[in-house]
Amino acid sequence: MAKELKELTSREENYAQWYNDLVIKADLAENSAVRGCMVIKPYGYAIWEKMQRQLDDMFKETGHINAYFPLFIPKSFLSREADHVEGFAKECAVVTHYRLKTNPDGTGVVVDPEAKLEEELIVRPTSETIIWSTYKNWIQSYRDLPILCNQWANVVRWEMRTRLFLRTAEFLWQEGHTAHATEEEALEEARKMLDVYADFAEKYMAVPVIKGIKSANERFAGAVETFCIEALMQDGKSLQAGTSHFLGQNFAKAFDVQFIDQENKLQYVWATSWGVSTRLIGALIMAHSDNNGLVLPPKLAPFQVVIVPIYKNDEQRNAISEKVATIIAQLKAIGISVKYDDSNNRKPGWKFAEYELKGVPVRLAIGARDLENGTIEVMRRDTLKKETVTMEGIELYVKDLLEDIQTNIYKKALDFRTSVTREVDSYDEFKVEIEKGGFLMCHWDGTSETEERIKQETKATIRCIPLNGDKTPGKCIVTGKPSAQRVVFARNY
RNA sequence: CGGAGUUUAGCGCAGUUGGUAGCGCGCUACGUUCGGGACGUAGAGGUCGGGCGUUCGAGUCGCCUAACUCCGACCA
Repeated sequence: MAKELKELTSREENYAQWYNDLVIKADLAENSAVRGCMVIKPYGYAIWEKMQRQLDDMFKETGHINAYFPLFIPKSFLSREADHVEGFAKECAVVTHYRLKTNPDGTGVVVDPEAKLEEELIVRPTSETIIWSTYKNWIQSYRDLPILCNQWANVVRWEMRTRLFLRTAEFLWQEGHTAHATEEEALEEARKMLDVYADFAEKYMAVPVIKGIKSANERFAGAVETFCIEALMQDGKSLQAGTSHFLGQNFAKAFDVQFIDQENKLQYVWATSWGVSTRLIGALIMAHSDNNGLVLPPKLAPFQVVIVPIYKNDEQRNAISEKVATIIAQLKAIGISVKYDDSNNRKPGWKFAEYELKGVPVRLAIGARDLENGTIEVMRRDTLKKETVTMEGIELYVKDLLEDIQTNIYKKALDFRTSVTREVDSYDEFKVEIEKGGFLMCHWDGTSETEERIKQETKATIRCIPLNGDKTPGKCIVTGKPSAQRVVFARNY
């Protein structure tokens, strides 16, 4: 068994610190010179690229196309939709000038006061406004609908307190923005994309999620209905992993986007928007990793297999490398990504620890002894179990193993979630149970006041009203008023 | 935006009553090693976060300032 890393804080000791340590030590990201902004390092970005590629394929399969809208949004656009501006105004970066000049005393540069913008520009916190001001020109008739656009972009939300991947001032995401002729179609779109996100989370990230509807308190500013997927982290806190909004006609009305329907009548367009961000990487880390480092699902690992040679001299090293070249070819031929680390400046033991820290799903170790016996040592990252197998057919063995790891870490996460999800029927019990973390399934009277009170008193919020599952009515745990179904309460990120 | 803490070599840290800066890791070279974070020898690497002050003399004392981390409030 691997010994635990000295430098990595253990999860039990301090979960938040464990997460911070892991992000840095696994080389995923680091803090930058700009407060609240992060540098996503190559290994971390490789995970994002894998996510991007998969999601992009899924968007294309569901009929969407990519486009790009500007980073800057005229200030006046943001005030067009009252709820929307309310939601974002406090955290917007504003561009006021367009030019610098050399400081008169020769020390660096200053903002040129002559170069003040007539209308200030907002660095997008999200793109609904710029997009709907554009869609106005794209839409005249029902024949122009639907519009199913997505964009991959960065956005800026000036957060007071930030954490790598989980909450940063600038982050990467995709935002889908669709326009529809009917309410039903837009609602169906919002639901469809929620399903896409849930599929992605469960099948690729191996993170089980609850699909649900946000309460009014948690709803996106400007949306009629916000759908979400909620994931449970190992410390018992919930993390919103993706959202899909049914925007109704709010933005169409704000930007006067109307179309002529088949009866030659003018109607406002129906809208959706949906997004996931680099925050998913935070979810990935917190869902699976352990005290030895990252545990990555094979489907998103930058490389799925690492091969470490064990040799005493150049002669052995060459002999091993020759054999490894064959194995690499066999693995690649069936679509398995592999890294061969034959660097001479680290010993095998060091490499073992390093690749465990980085969460590589499978490690193959091969030494002179293996060459003689026709064997190879295989270790799986999720359980840290080692075994020695014959080299013959190793690629198929690894293929099965990768699938098994993908399934196993999903199951592990699901079992954990099941074990900390429980029904609670009294507020007294709730106050005790919420301290233990996990999802509490409770009846709620449906009012913002009750939710707000629970939040103030326990720091827990309604993560969502689940779409699937038990729909048995009951009584609110706080007020005793009727409740249509249990909702998910948790503390959250 | 409030409370606390930190800032000294690439990283992690020590530095006593104020006397001119050190340890571990890493890095470079050579050698021995290599099946779970190897070892030896020889090196390189510092405007002590920044500014002002006290002093013959400041990493150390005082004031100001900045950044970062954690805890709150706010939020994807």
